[in-house]
Parts: sequence; C-alpha cells; structure tokens
Amino acid sequence: MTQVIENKGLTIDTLKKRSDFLRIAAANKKWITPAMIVQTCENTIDDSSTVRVGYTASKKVGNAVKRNHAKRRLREAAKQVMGVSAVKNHDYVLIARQQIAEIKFKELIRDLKWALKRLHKAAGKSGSHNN
RNA sequence: UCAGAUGGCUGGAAGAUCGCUGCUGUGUUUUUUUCACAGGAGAGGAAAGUCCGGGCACCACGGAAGAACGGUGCUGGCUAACGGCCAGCGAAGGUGACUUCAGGGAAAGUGCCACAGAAAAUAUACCGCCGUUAUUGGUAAGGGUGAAAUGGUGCGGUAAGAGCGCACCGCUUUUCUGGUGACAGAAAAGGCAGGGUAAACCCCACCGGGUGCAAAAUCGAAUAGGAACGACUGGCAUUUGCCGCUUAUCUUUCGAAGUGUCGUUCGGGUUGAUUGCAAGAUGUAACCGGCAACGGUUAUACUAGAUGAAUGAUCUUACAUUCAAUUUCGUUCGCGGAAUUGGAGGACAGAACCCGGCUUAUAGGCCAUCUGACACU
RNA sequence: GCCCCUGUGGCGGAAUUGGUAGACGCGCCGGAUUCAAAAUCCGGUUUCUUUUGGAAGUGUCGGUUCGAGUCCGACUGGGGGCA
Repeated sequence: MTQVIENKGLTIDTLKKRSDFLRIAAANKKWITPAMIVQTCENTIDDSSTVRVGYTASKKVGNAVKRNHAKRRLREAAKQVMGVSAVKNHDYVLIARQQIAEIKFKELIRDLKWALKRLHKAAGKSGSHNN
C-alpha cells in the first residue's frame, strides 16, 4: 500500500488537558463509526496552521495493552488523514470503541475520512448530531 | 514404547517504508531554548495483584525497661530482612518416583460443645444384669443417642461385672544410647492418669513507631507575609544556673535538645517546571567452600526513564500451531502416519522511586533426572 | 502510582458469643372490596426436583471445626480518598 500524503501545511498537536476534552464533548458535534467516535469543536487559537487532536481509550476497550494499542492506531490514522481532511481552527477528539482491535487499518482510515466529511457538512446546516 | 513425577530454560524470527521518547556529538543560536544532521539506546517472567520484607524521605529525639495492640509459630541453617528459601523430623496420601500439612502449649486458667442422649466432663446411671428383699445395694458386659461417651482384642475370673489378674497392642513416667536439634531406638516401672476446640479468649518464645515518591526539597507564578479559635508558651534569678513543661501508642527512667511552634475552621493563589530518578544487598562468566539455599575471590558489563504517559503503524517472507479437502500407506475399522492445495493465525500481558520474595494469569517449544508397566537382549 | 471500604432473594436492609438463613420494609403475583380504578384488607414470593419430602444456596475457590453468612487464606466485582 502506497501512502503518498499530500500535506496542506497543517501540523498536528496533541490535546492533554481534561478541560479541553470536556469543552469539545460539550459542543455535541459527533459522528459514530463501529470502531470509534469522532468529536469536534472550533477553537480560538490564532495560529491557523495547527490542528489539535486528543485521543481517548476508556476501560471498556480492554486492559492496558489494548488501550495503548488503540491509541497508537488512532494516532497513526490521524497522522495520515488529518493533514488532508481536517479543517483549521478546529479541535478533534477520537474515542476508541471495542471493535478497534478487530477492524483493519484501511477501514479505520476510510471511516475517519468519512466521519470528518460528514461532520463538516452537517456543521454547515445545523448543530444537530448524527447517530 | 506408553503412562507419570520433579526441576530448569525459552516466551516468537528476518526484511521494507513511515514515525515516537531520552542520551552523546557536530552545526545553527548572545545564552537557555528551538531546529537540522549523525551515532547509539529503548518493557516482563510475571512489568500484574499490592500479600509480606527492606532501602529512601518526612513526621519537633535517641537509648533502656514495662504495658497495650498487631504479626509469626516442628528443628537446624541461609539471608540486609522476611510470613521467603534450603536441608531434615513427624503425620497423612500414593504400587512408586514423589506430594500435602497455620505442625508450639488442652497437665496454668476461663469459655463453648446446638439437637439427640441417662450423662457432653468436679462425671453420672435411663433400659438392662446380679444380690437382698420391699427398698435399696453392687455393676458398667450389652442396648440406644451423637461429630465426640473415660483404653482395644483374647483368655481367666465373678452373684453379675469391672485392668480385678494375665498375654499382645496402645498410652504415661523415668533411665540409657545415637543426633547440634526436631526426634529415633532400647530397657524398666505404672493398671491408665486421659474428650474436642487455641484459623475461641489465652499462655510461652521471637519480631514490630507512623505515613508513604501524590513521601520530600528547590525554583517560578500568584497573592498574602492572611484571619479566627484552641494547646503548651511558666517560676526563681541581672549572666552562668536551678525547678517546671514539651519532644512521633501509653507509663517509668537515663541522656540530649527546645521554649515559638503546632492543630482545626474560613478566605486567597497555584493545578507548572526541576531534583528525588537510575552503579545497585546489580547482572554475566570462571574457580573455591558447602548435600543445598547461599557465601567468597577474580575478570568483565553499564543495560528504559515516559508523565492524556514513548518503545510503534502498515506490508512481505518463511517457521511453530490449527481447520478443511484430495491422494497414498497402515489398521484392532475407532482412527493414525506422510504428501499436496486452500484458509485461519500469534499465550498471558505494558515499567511509573528502587530492590528481595510470595500469589495469580500464561499458546506453545526445549532440556535434564527419576518412577511404574509392557516388549526385546 | 499509593491507601482504604464493601459484596446476603427483583431492590433496600436484618441475622446477639459459630448452632433452623432469608426478619422487616418496598416492589411483584393472586383474591376480597368497587359499575371500574385508586386507597384499604387477606394470602403468597431464593432456585431445582420424583412436592406432607429431598437437594443446592450469603461474589468465587479452598481450609479450620461435629457444624461457617460469621473464623483464616487466595482470587474476583463494585465504591471512595490522596498534589
């Protein structure tokens, strides 16, 4: 599989504070796929060339090995997808679900692209969340 | 060959592309930083559970004796220490290799033993048996209850019986022998003392101050050098000094230190960085001592340091494993071996201050020693 | 990471020194009352079975004991605290 990534100049930064995670969850804009949940929210940072992404894997995913593995795969997927499909001045949170251990990496990337597309399309019309 | 026992080792490999976190060096940079390049490093046998033992840090102090509380519990050794390990003893289980055991004291004292049963522990006598006789005496063979009933079997003995007597077995005490010891063996004496429970209180011996790296220290930022209440802040003395008070569970005592700190509540600020934090009861190898655990000497190595938490993502190739189909060989007709093709597919699991153990989880693979059965020589 | 607490029917919650487990309340089911419902009153309510009875059962497994919800050990689920 060849992975030529066309970077738009967006650099990825990692969210670390709990308050940021809560703010993005409160915005109530999310898209659910079998392997993960994608949440997003606009931020107020002036630097327009960075996109901030946070990763979450709760105890429902499994033990420590499975949780770390899930976060690594999410980080790898974000590295390949966010540079192309993300919108600047937005923060994202990727939440792992149980099926992330079984799904193939190609499908993970496809789902993430689809989720971002749907989120930004829906955000234009209304603030209602999909299910 | 089959079945098993014990101990130990291992815990996936190779390659390609793209990345992550420290360290070292060079360059850039006024310096710190940042960035670029190069080099080299980067999870486990359990990293887990947090069940024990230490190091280390703080709690206003150390020693000795006692009390309380908690823990351990056959013997000897190893260890920094331990509830761990090694070697033994005893009991129970197994044909055997071997396995399991909180395994001190019930004759210091107290408590408890439901129901049933005459009686559940200073014993006692319901039905019985025997004698005398008209109300009692002897007895513990037999009956029945219970988890448990005051030695067991046999012979003698007797009114009936009973360690009442004897033999064997068991038990207790004493002595001797062997052993460092737990204990083992032998002899003599005693007609039998003695129910269970100490993972009930307890006794005996030994050990233990508390809290935990979110300990603790420094820097920065911020605001204030916060407020209220309580505790001891004392007395003589001009200084030395004397008495008193305080000093990590409590009391007593010895020495030393101290007399401005501590506790609670309210209010404000910070939710940062650095140190602690990686050379140690360290690993590996050889030799020596020891049955062994382990110890000693020499040589050699430096081997993770993250903090929404790095050590990876994707793909390919064989290899172990497994499923299905086909062919073939053997067959005790259950199936087993070999080859080919196609598919599935890596056990348990992630350092968080560091060590020594224990416990629990774990696909498979390999090695050594030993036991039993069968066959052959 | 470290330190604590706790587990009993569908739910809350009892069970004195170890001696008949499911007290009591809520809920649920059936009946009475009512034209009907609510309220009230009466009865039942751990599970299985060959049903006047028997067996299992206090998160799981093991041990001590004649006997364990209770005592001891190991595991497991849930909850809380610590800058």
